[in-house]
Formats: sequence, structure tokens, C-alpha cells
Amino acid sequence: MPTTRPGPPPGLDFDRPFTTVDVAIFGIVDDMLQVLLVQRAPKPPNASAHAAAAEPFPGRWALPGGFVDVHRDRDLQGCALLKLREKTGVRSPYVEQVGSWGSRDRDPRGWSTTHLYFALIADPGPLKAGANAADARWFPVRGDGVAVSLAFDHAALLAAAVERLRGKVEYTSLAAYLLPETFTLSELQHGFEIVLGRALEKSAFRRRVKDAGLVEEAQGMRTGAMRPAQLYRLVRRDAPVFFPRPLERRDD
Amino acid sequence: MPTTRPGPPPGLDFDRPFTTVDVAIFGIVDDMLQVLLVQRAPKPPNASAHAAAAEPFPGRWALPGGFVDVHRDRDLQGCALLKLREKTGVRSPYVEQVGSWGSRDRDPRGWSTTHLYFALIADPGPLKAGANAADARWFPVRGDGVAVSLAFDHAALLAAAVERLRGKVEYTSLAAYLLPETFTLSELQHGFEIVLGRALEKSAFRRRVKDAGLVEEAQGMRTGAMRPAQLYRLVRRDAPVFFPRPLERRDD
DNA sequence: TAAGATAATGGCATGATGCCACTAACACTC
DNA sequence: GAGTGTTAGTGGCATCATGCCATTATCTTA
Repeated sequence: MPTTRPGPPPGLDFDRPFTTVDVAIFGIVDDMLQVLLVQRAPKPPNASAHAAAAEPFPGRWALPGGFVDVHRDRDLQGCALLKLREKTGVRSPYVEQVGSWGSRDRDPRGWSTTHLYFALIADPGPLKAGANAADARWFPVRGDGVAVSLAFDHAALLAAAVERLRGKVEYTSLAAYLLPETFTLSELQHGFEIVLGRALEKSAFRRRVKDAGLVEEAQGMRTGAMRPAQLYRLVRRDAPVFFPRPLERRDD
Repeated sequence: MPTTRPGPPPGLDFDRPFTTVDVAIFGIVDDMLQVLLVQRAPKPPNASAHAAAAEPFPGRWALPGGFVDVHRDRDLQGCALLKLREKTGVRSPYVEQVGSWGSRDRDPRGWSTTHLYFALIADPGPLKAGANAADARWFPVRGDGVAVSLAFDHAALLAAAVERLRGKVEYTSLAAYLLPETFTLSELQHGFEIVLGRALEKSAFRRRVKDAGLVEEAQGMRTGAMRPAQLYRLVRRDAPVFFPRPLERRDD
């Protein structure tokens, strides 16, 4: 039945779209670029007539996100950071807005908009314990998406986020945000290769990284079965470095 | 006083932000990069107590835009194209989304979001005749903005749009969308220089353009007081060309 | 016919990249 | 302890698109 509530100021009394925020959280897990997805609540057994409209895509996997709460959230990025922290506990990752989507079709409940961010987190640990820890999982990124079918238009959103990430890794140091605080140059190169999905030349990669002043030596060496390797850290962790040229593309 | 209207479906009965779309429309006018702005309605003389909240920034210049109409607009880009057509009559320019902004502060009427697009139009004619033709004007872009103070956070939005445009012109053919259908290579170069705000090398520019297959010869020559120049047109007007390298930057 | 201006092209220098070969340093095996 | 295998790290040449400069071409006007 219709509800009664205080209306908006005069002249603003019209229907508004839903406003949501979604976050594509990327990490390197098991030597693969993976994205964190959450599972929507399964369809309740006693589903009433309009239950499908009230809670669409039951049981489907989706990007973490949700409605903007005008009383809780100061701004869109703050809302995105909150979603991220709820799922991973990570507080200060690299976050960038990808763009926004909005149409009357993308959500069966009505005209809706979403503001998409992507986040890069280093050294993903176990997912945050909590009421809904079991419904979040890492999925390997294959091509532009994942192996499961996603809710809403999240497959398109994820593809846009992956494309943005890969595109920027061609000419910035963005992939470094997926690594722990100290790393060897081989590990850094491997991170770039995982994101890009292709092998890079060792010599050219090292020159590029060093000439750009991206890294500085850290204490200690990575030891193991082979020759020890120097550890490095990022000179600046607050902003990515832009290389003078993009990597050259073999095919396309 | 509070109004009564049909409420949303169960579970969706919460306050939503305003949703607006703004468009930064760029053109080359009088040999300058200019942006189309509209003037907000002046403050009515018999302004009541809450008039300031109802219609903020009276008389200020702003990016063209407005609320998303969930009954009229299919999607965000369609809404942006409609704003553009209302102001300029142009139907198929180059349009790209810049990003979205949303916070509880940016509009005094309440939590609001905007989806920002920029559009490049060729050969801007007189602004479209209509009820509000007088309140729209071209403003030269100086640095990251314009000489007048803008409403809301539109100065920041405009700066983001200008930065995106300039950034992409460094490595794509985007500036070509600001030119008429046929043009000489000198005119094309001049368009790039106007957007970038710096001079380019003639020889390097021509090589870059031709090697990329951006243009093809058109019928006719541009004649005048000097040596005639070959006319060219874009090979593909539907999508920009990406050059293999960005232009090299002198300073920064 | 000369002057002046823009159109158009060609050659060399520059700089970051791709590619390949080589040396260095460790553990492990025999 | 010498040899082997594997990874770390460096150096040199080739490539390619760019910056820079010089030169030629073609028109109008005086």
C-alpha cells in the first residue's frame, strides 16, 4: 500500500532513480588476477508475487555494492571505500572511479544508476569475518570477465573495470598496488604480466621501472633456492607513476 | 507542506539522491577553445524564505544539464544528448563520459549526484533559437576553466572535462571532431594547437596524422592568398584514432 | 619578375622501447 | 669442490615514432 512520508521541497517532487555504488576489487590470488564477488541472497522459499521485483537476481554473483545512504554517506567515494572495508578490511588501497551507468532497464525494480569504482589491494588475506563472509569469493579474471554469470549489468561493468585496469597498466605503475610493500623486480614484473596476460622483456621492464624512479632499494634480499634478489619498495605509494611511453603492443 | 504520493516497493522506501546530468560542450569559436554555458534564472524579486534552497545559484553560469527524468530518459547518455540538442541543435557529435560526482554538499537542496559528459562539436553556428537562447553563451577556456564563477561544483567538473580532453588529445585524434568535415592539414594542426595550448611541429604532426591513416584526400583545395592546400577528411568519423605514442612534453 | 607567405617534403638527432647475449650468484648433486 | 641448473642482473644493438631543421614547391600581389 502507498506510504506517506515527508515530501521534498517544492519543485523537487518528482521520481528519482535509485543510486548505487559498485566496486570491482582486484587482487592477485594464486598467481592470478582475481576479482572479489558477493553472492546475492537466495530466493526465499515463500516468495510472494512481487518478490522477484523486490530482490532481483537471487543467488547470483555480483560486484560488491549497494544503495547510497544519504544519511550515512558523505560522498560517492566514501561509500565505495565503505563497501571495500566491509568485505576486505582494507582501508587505503588504490581506488579509482571507472564511470557511471544508468538506465531504466538495468534494474528490474526501476530506473537506477550506479557509480563504479575499482580498487587494487595488495596481498589479499582471508576475507573479512562476519555475518556474510561466506557469500564472498575471489574469481579469476579470464579475458574481460569471470566464469560465472553476474547479476544486473555487472558483466559489462566488470569488463569496463578490467579494460581500464589493463589499459592503465600499459603506461602507468598501477600494477604495483597489487604487490606487498617490498618485492623483487622479478616479482613486480610478474605482477604486471599477470594483469596484462602476456610476457614482458626482463631487461626493458627493469630499465623502465628504474628510469622512472618508481622504486628504491629496501633492506634485505629475497633468498631461496636460487640467486638472492634485491628487495625494493615504491618511492611513492600515494600516486601511480606515468611512464613516458606505453608498452608496445605485439598484436591487436 | 508534506505531499503524499505512491511510495516505492517494499524495501526501497528510503531517501534517494537527486540525479542530474551535465554536459561540457566544447567548440572552437573565434580561434579559441570555448565551452557552452547557460545562465541560471535570476533571483525572483519576491523571493520567499526558502527560495534560496529551492533554486540555488540564481543568475550564475553553469554547465548545461538538469535532472534525469525517469519517465522521459531511457539512459544517462540519452539524457546528455538531449541537453546538447536543446542547446545547439547538434545531433551526432563526439560524446564521452568523464565521470560522476556525488555528495551531500554539492547542491544546497540535498544529496545529489551528477553524471558528467563532454561533447565536441564541429563548426559551432549560432546557438539554437528558442525560449532560452539568450541565456546560453560560449566562454573561452583559459587554463582549466573560464573567467566567470560557476554554480555548484561546476568549476571542478569543467576542469575535469578539460583535463580529460587535453589528455586524450595528446595521444588520440580527438581534436579532429572540432573541425568541419573537410579541412587542410594546417587547419587540423591548428585545431590541435588550440586545444593543447601550445605549438606543434609541422613536419612531425603531418607524419603522425598520415602514418596513422587518420585522413584521406578530399576533393578540392583550400585557396586563398597563398599556396593552395589539399583538403582532407577523416577516414572514420565514428571513432577516434589512437596514435602509437603520446606527443612528447616539453615542460610540465 | 621579384617578394612574401604558406604548403609540403626530406634528413638527421633523440629517446624509450624490443630483443638478445652475456655474466653473476646462489643451491644442489655427485 | 667441481659441475649443473636456475634465477638475478647488465650491456649492447636495432627499431620506431617523435623533435628539429632545412629545403623545395606553389600560389598572390606589388
